[in-house]
Amino acid sequence: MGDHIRRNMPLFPISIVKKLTELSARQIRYYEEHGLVYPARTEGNQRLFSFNDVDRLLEIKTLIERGVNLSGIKEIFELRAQNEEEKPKPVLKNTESMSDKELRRHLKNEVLVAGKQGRTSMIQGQLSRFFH
DNA sequence: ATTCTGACA
DNA sequence: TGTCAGTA
Repeated sequence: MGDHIRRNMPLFPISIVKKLTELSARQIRYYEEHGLVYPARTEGNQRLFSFNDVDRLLEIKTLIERGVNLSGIKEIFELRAQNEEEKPKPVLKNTESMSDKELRRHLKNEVLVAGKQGRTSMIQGQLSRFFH
């Protein structure tokens, strides 16, 4: 544990993030307005993005390209946050002994984890099927 | 020179 | 989303 602080270290200004993500300043600020990213600020109120912020923006970019709207992306992030809190629970569990609801939750996790690693292959319409 | 917020042909 | 204004 120590890599976490480096990934969250406020480092680059929006000009750098624009190049790193291929996104416009307008888009980056817009996503922040909608709570998808929350970069730190300097004393002069200028945004300072961390490595995680950039990764987050890159993910937002791909999800947008796949047709997911901001509220949808927000849900994905929130669900991911939840499924990472209840993480300390690597106990006995195989897909056969799972109840329907558990299986659905598990499948949802698979989708979220896949997205975090940049191999999401679903669009909004298909995702809605898992977010009932 | 850069970034920020607010606004809208 | 782009872009322009008026600041900091």
